[in-house]
Amino acid sequence: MNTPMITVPQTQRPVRERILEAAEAVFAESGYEGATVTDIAARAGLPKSNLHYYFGTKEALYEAVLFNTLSMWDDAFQVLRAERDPAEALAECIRLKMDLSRKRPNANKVMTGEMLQGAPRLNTFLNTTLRDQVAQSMAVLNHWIELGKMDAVSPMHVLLSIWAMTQQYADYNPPIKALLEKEELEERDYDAATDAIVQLVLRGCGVPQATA
Amino acid sequence: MNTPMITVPQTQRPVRERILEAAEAVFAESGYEGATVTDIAARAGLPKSNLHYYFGTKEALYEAVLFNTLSMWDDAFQVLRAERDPAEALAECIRLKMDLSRKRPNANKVMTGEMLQGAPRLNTFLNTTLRDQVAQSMAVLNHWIELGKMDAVSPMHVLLSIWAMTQQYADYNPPIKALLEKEELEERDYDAATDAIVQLVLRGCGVPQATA
DNA sequence: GTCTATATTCAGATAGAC
DNA sequence: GTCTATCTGAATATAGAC
Repeated sequence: MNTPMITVPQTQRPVRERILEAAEAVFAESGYEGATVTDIAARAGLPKSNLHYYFGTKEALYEAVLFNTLSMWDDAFQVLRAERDPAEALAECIRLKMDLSRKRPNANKVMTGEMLQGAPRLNTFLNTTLRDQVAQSMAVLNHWIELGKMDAVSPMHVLLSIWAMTQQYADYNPPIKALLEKEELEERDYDAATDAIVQLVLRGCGVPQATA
Repeated sequence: MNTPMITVPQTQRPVRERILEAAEAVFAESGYEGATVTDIAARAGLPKSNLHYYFGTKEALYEAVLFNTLSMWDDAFQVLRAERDPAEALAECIRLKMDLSRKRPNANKVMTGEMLQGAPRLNTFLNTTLRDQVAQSMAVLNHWIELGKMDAVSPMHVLLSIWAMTQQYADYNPPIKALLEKEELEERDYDAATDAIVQLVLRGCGVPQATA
């Protein structure tokens, strides 16, 4: 029952992290222009002048949120490796990407908001890093196709489809909740969606699945 | 070559339409909060006080854009009718929805922006009209399944997948352009995407396709 | 119905004490 | 590093002439 004096109470975590977390939530709820530094500061429990002290401008804080988010997406697609079984690798990729929509919906929403505005702050990233990352995943799919483990589908369209179907569960939560007649989605809703997407992709690509 | 005096020049189309068109573009580019009445007025070629005269508030103008957009989405899914051939009906539905992403990207972006914010202005619609519309489409898919024309997939997840994959071509245009290394997507890019999505859905649902 | 000019509010950013 | 108080610009909305 004694609280160790050494552990740092949650309200005293590093200030930068608290600010970034609050910014992710507020930018997601209100968009870049709609979010106010005052709101973010209130959510982080700080006066707004502190945000300017740590990040300079609202824009710089926003970009910090964006690039923090980008790194998470890549992890999901990195599981697509040539030596793996296509069914297992694709299923894991879909599950990881869906987990991000479930556990970090705000991060996903902020990124979608940036895309809607033409992604002016991501131009370089999209045309360099992202392009390389996707090219690698496409090469893996092409490898599977050459080995006859997969039908001759268009790798880029398959990857984009996985991206879109999983992203929807973060961005389009309101209509999905309405269709399921629920106040909030539960874990089993995400699991059911994941299963449906996995089945659609695997069968759509002619990838044999384990029947278990 | 003579211009009939009776036709109305484009710059003098009904004022309300000009305002709505300008609003759709500006709200799409900047989001609800980021858009300014001044910008919309400039794009429509009017002083901003006129927008207040016609629509009252910025919010009312925004809602007019939203509900104008909602009606377009339903049209695409109305082609799913029980008496039709599943392959043809699903392909047409996907093509119509993709046409909207191509021809009316701004309308789609405004709607996605509203979804990101939790769709506060669409709550009633989502829980009444939309739910009924989707229930009808789901019934059609269930009918096809009972007739053995389709595998026992989850109708709701299939419909959501079509929605997501086509929506992506409006909302996520920047990364798609980057991957295709193009300044703007061309009609054949949308056609190729439509074909890929149709193939994925039909094969994923076990719907026999014409081999032509 | 259409415009100019203005009232009012609130945002991002900063100054300067502690 | 952290806070209070304040500056400055820009947004929505309106008043009122034409």
